Amino acid sequence: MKPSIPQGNRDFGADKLRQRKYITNTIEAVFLLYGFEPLETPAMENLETLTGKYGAEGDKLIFKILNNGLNNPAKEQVTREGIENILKGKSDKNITERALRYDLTIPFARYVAMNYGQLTMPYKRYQIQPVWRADRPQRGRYREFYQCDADVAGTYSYFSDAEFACIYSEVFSRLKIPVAIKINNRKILYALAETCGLGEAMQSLVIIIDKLDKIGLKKVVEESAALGLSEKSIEILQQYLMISGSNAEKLAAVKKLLGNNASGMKGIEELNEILSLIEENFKESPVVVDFNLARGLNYYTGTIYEVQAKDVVMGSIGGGGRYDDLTGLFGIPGVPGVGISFGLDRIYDVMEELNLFPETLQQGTTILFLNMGEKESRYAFGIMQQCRQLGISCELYFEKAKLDKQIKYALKRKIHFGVIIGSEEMESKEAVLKDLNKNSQEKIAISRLYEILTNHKISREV
RNA sequence: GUGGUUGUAGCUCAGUUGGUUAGAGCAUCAGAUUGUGAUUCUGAGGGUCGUGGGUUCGAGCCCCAUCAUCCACCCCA
Repeated sequence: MKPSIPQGNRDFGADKLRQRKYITNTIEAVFLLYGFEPLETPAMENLETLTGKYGAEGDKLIFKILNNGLNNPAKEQVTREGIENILKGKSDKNITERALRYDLTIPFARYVAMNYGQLTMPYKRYQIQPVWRADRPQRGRYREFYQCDADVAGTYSYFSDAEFACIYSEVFSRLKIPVAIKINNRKILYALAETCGLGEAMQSLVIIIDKLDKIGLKKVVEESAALGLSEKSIEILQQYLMISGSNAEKLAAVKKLLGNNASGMKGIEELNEILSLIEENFKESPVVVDFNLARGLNYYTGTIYEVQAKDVVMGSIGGGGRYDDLTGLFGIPGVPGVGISFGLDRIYDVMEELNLFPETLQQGTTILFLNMGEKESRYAFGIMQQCRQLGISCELYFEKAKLDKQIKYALKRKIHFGVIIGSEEMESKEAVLKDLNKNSQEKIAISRLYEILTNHKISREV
């Protein structure tokens, strides 16, 4: 049998993993800096926990898990009926009742609802785990990918909304990725929908507006007209879509357009408040007001965020927002939440394309002890164990081979030093320490070897 | 889910209107060189041409299906 892995899934070798860990370590460090604590949830959730949370399209993309024991003769009748339901496009508990998680927000909501009594509110957690979507893979889209989420449950404070913008800003500046952090407020979009006479049908308008960048103003107007908007409404929509300028200018313009609407006023007020918090603390704020930012997920109620990498063609590399009824669907009403997500895999792709990974990431083991023969390598093994006691990562070339080959092996493995202890050095209690990066070497006493390597280790840790 | 692209050695790729035994570079291994990363030279191994069918005297090449890849749509991180 020829080995293979399922479509849209990937293995990660050492080089890539070191780069990925660099990204997640950076994100995690910032999450911790802002006072979030870790959480992990299972790869699978009960199917009913997930369905209906991501819209009709989202439901189709949930990876479902087939129940075991479908061939049980005692259950043949219900199984057959279940299959019938599946064929009709319905879900059936007798066939599938579990699914792989689709994002980290809903499992978080589920966790908060299940542990509401025990959690200290506001509860701030971060979570870095893979999620799965049955999408067709393409550029920047995978079937298994990592999200790095931070959310807070149990506070209406705009400090938290503002903090998430700061987290985005901090992380991307540490990673040296140029980004635009877009911010908007759902209440403003709701006001627009209301003013256009749509009210409850807001979701369809939201999806159209979201596509502005891609399909252009003309198409957006066309599609909105198809929703049944009056001419006057379309006029308002066009004015709305064309709002531009600085953040302050945009806010002023939208106030003029939708300031009479109660929801609109509230949204503008929130946005103003959050923005002032951010701008007072960043000289050059990467946060940009974008009223055309919509986001498809329908649980958002206030602030929404999306992060776009500059100079690269790539979908959003992060997104999030406020949802004022986080746990309502799980029986605990009145718990607000805000949160953001980083798309690790897309961030990776962007950094790869812009060549932003530091080269120092690819440093392997510190030392390779070269094999100089049977007696010599036995001796070297002992020295090596001493080094390991000192916390220095090292390995011994197991086989007796030509030095040429051993050195090439070390270079490929990105090992920093080679140590040669042949019969001569054994006699004199010395070693040849070879810096493979610099292509230089010196003969030193074994005791000195420990000293040099310990210093080297400390300098790398700083 | 819809549409398109590509698939030949470990890697990157040639391969003529369908015609003998499918090639190159790099990499690997062995030797020139039994204590040192380069260069050079010599030699070797490695392919059921993604998989399964079909057309044909004959298929890497044409047809169908299937799997994977990349890309666009939908949607999204």
